[in-house]
Amino acid sequence: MFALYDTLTREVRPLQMRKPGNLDVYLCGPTVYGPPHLGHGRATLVYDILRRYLEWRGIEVRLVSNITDIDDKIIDRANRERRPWQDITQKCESVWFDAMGRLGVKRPTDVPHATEYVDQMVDMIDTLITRGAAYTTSDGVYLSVESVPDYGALAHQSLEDMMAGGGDREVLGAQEKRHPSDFALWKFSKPGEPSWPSPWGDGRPGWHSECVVMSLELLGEGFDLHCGGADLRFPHHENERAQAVALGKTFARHWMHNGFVVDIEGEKMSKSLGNVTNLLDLLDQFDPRAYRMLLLQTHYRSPVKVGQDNIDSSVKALGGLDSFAARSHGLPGDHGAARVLADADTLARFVQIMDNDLDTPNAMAHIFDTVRRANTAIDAGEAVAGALVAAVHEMCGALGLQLGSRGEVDADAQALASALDAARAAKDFAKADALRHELQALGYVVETTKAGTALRRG
RNA sequence: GGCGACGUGGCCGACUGGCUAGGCACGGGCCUGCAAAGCCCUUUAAUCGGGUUCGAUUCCCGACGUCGCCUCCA
Repeated sequence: MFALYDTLTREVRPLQMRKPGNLDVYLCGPTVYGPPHLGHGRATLVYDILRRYLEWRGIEVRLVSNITDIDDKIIDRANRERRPWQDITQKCESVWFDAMGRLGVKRPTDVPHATEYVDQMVDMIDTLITRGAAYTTSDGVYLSVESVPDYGALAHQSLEDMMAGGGDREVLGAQEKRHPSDFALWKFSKPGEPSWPSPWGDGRPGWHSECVVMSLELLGEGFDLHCGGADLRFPHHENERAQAVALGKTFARHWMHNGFVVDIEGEKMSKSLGNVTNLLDLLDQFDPRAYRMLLLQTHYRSPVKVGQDNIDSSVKALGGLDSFAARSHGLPGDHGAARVLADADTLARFVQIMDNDLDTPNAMAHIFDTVRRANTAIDAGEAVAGALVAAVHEMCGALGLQLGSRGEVDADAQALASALDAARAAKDFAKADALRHELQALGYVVETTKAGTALRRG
């Protein structure tokens, strides 16, 4: 039984599915107004790992992840750069999915856009007003947090506690708000701003409403899991929940949040601190699989330090697995070879580890152990080797870790490798060394074995 | 001020009330024409002070330190 920490109850508990065998998940996607950063990368990778693992377990996962394509920041940037806001959102979205592709993150099953759901948001806000949970002011429509009995359930703080000591903080929004924590559901537009009609006046959606509407619309009430970065816990997720509760609807039944990405000093990577690292830069500089590897070796709820040293060591660890894939190539158990059943005990242990709150660090330790056992078995020519090799491929696949050389070995390099084998067979070691250096200069890691030269990208 | 997390070996980073996490780096060996890869071996741990316990890095309390959230950040 797969168990997962639930932010709401603060305990690791079984992840229950409305329809056993089918998991309905909502993941808060990006607001498309800039390039993706490391934090986005972590969140998408964590949930991609969750998804792939559960699918590997035979569960059908429906993953809905939105694109928020209308927001103040988008409008600000459009004004600043004097171009249509749709131009920004379209470009950013394409950059986003391109980056996700390079990370090996599967596209969500559904990608709803906020702008496609404005009518439904208007309907929802209307209902909230009718139920007495929302009210209009001169600049928009606000949700009354006091009308939500358990407001603060996710933050694990009462409204009073949240207000305590926060007096020096600037209260955003109109003075007309009934409570400082009330938040805008609808914002009246100024001339020239994008706007949609509503019974209260032309405007645009405020905060957090799109996720409520889209998750309930696509997944229905009481859907299984809602996830996102730890920074979304409050206020974003709290306020989503508040709207659903005020509507009288059952919202997500399990909440999952991944930890922050921190810089070398251990400080949270944040836009306001200006210490964000562009995800695209990381992807350009390193093997894109390295970030996945680094995250697999860290528990999803722990903060992760992303720096040169860290990534380097992940690249090296990946190199070890690639070598394993290279040397086990063609052996029973390898993808190309005749199908051999993966070692059942090894997989059972893997499942046991992963089912305990997505314990990927221990799963990786288990994979490395299996690699060692497989290597030993290969060296000894033992029959179990095939089953162990198959197990490694199975487990890595379940985590979305693609093994093998990055990039194709081109024909020229392959020819050099053959020449190298020939030189070694002829005991012309001077020529062999020269060929090896040539290949290394081309960026290959060259492994000469009795079975022939294996090349992989370094 | 409120709520919460964390402090592990050279670095990163887990689990765990007693039994080697793992990765990376370092050293020694085997293998190799030499390397690489692989295998074997060796070596460094739990911020501090109390308590519970036969036994605590692990549970409890306190101190110190770091970090996060307390309205638009993944």
